[in-house]
Amino acid sequence: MRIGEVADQAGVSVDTVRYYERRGLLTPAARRPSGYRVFDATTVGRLDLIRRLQALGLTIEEIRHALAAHDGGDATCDSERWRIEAVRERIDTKIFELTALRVRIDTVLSACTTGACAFAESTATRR
Amino acid sequence: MRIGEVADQAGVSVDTVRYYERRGLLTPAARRPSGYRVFDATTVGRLDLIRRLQALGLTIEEIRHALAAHDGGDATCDSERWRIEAVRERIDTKIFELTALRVRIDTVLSACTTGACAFAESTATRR
DNA sequence: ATAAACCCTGGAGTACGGTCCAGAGTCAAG
DNA sequence: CTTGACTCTGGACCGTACTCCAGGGTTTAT
Repeated sequence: MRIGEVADQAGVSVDTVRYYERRGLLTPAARRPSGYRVFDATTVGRLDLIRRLQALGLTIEEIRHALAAHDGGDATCDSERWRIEAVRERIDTKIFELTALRVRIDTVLSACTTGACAFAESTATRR
Repeated sequence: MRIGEVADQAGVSVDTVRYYERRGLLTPAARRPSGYRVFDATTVGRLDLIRRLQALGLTIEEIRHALAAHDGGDATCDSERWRIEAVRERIDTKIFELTALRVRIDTVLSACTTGACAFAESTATRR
């Protein structure tokens, strides 16, 4: 299989496949004498796995580590679980921050409604 | 006042002040013959306002528009309210997405606990 | 044999909000 | 007058995950 075929089957662009290889998510593909990359069908599955992990919020680097552990052979659910949990923590933090921000926004908006516009006020008091 | 003093009082870096000027958040400062920028005390308040708007989630561009309206003189709470509401929509969307992601993560983690690890499974079925 | 479709590399560009740098000039105090 | 602290400019750089490009070479079908 050539790169275009693999990319099509996995639903990603050829540029992305090359990018993943560069980033170490795919082991460097074999080459024809011409320099063309040669892939086997398992690569499609691997690309699919990468996309799933990405959809769970893992960064490229995290995926690289996870796949390395997986390729090492001694990866189990339990041994890898923490990676996902780390992502969950990150998401939770983000949600927390955004929720706090939302509250601040609502506060400003209702201050605005009751006549004490924070925007006007802050500029007025400063000028 | 020179740029360092303004920056100190507002709690930002001199680079940031210059950056804001470049981005149109501050009107170009007056200059001494030597080229040094000269600021008056109102700039500190303006920098502070910029930071507040930023803390509410407005981008530099949005702040620029808001300040331009404000400088135009015909900005009221009601006329500017929509800017903050637009930010709120953006935040809500983000929170929504992250919450959905969180659910997916939890699903994966509990599948893992019940023995049907999505990670192992997806790789197993593909190889 | 030839044309269309494919592939290669290295590097630049995207958005965001700054930060940092070199190399030069300026200012205030002692 | 010198020294140290300050300022100027233009441009490169950070992280993230790609995307796109030029200027080549290769493969495949007809």
